[in-house]
Amino acid sequence: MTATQRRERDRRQRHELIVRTARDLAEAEGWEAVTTRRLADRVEYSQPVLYSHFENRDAIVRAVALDGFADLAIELRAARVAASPPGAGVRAVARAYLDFAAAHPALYEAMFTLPIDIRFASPDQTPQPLRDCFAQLVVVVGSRAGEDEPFADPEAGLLAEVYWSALHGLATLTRQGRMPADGQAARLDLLLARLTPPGPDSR
Amino acid sequence: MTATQRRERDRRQRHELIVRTARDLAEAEGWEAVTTRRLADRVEYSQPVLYSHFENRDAIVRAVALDGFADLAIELRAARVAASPPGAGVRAVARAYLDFAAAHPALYEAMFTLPIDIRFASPDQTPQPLRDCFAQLVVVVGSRAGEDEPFADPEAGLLAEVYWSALHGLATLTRQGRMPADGQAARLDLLLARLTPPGPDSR
DNA sequence: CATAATTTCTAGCAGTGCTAGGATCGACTC
DNA sequence: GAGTCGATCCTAGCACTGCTAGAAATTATG
Repeated sequence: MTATQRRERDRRQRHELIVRTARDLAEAEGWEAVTTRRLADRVEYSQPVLYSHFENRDAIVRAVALDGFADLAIELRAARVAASPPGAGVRAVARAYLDFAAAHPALYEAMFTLPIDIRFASPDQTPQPLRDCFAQLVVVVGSRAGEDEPFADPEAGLLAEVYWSALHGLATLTRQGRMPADGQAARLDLLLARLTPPGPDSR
Repeated sequence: MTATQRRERDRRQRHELIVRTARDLAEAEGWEAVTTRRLADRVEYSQPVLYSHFENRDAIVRAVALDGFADLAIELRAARVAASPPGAGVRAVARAYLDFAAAHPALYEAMFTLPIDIRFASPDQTPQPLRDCFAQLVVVVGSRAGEDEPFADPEAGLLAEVYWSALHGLATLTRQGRMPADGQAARLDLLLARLTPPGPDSR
């Protein structure tokens, strides 16, 4: 029985290797360079082994995207809990989001612009890492003093969606040169100041 | 001389036909269905004639996108001047933007997500229709009572960029199912209320 | 060691963007 | 009008893509 166990472990390792290699290749040369042949070359197997792990090329992109959501969730949570005054959580999370998008453009592209087949905002079909990402936003815009009560503000879900849209817009438009990259900090400041003003009513 | 004139006119008409057909085909079956063969079939010419009009496939997408910017500029301007209280211009333009994105998803994709090679935000290299689009936003967020003074508010440019990002995020995330489509009106209301509050200081 | 089962690769299909070369058509000259 | 020339167009093909059937090689089993 240890033989089949070893084979399953090898298969899992090779699975990871493919995803990792696809991600690296995409980050280095763009997603259009991630062809099945080139990817097979890099992992030192022939093309058909890719199809023994993934249904098609899109499934590989999807796997990379899912990894990305897990990474993003970790970074957003870290930024939130590390925010020195808890009220600064929104800014910290927003900055972490933009930094993530800028640091891993191809990964971000897989997560948010390429046609992967993932249910978003579905209570039972949306993968956990994806829900975790959104939850960080909801928590941080919902309860600005207290924490860990996801829906302290009934408008929190809506506001989180608006925040997400704005951040996504900033990230994508600057990435592909549709907006100058240098004003980004000022734009974020303006967005934060108006969407969640730190006014006298600190709730 | 009338012979060459006629030929040039025919060439222009065929140019328009190609762009129009590419746009229709993309809107009907998505951009990945716009192959040079299928496009050539639809315009009832062979593939190489496409390349006598455009350098490559990307140039066709770019031409469609440029048409789209012209269309969008017209609709944004129309929405702005038709806004009954001039202060409602922001809402009118924002709604027109989202309506445009929802009504022509493939066109919007060409304009804002596909890799076309267009200089944005460059004073001398950015095509006019593109600048017109952005100008509508700047005017409407800058001077909320008076009009036609593009930079009444020095922050207008920045605020317009933030608006644009948020609208673009809303449009793209809802389009490819990354965000439920039904809350869109509520999200727009929230965005407008916070980004340009109609507060007592109506400037 | 021989057989069976599994894994892997070679070779190929249909389709892609793009292009070189020859065929076809129009216009101008004698 | 016949013949030449030049612009226009199409056929055929290249290298590449995602994907797969069937042969080859490798591994486990009796």
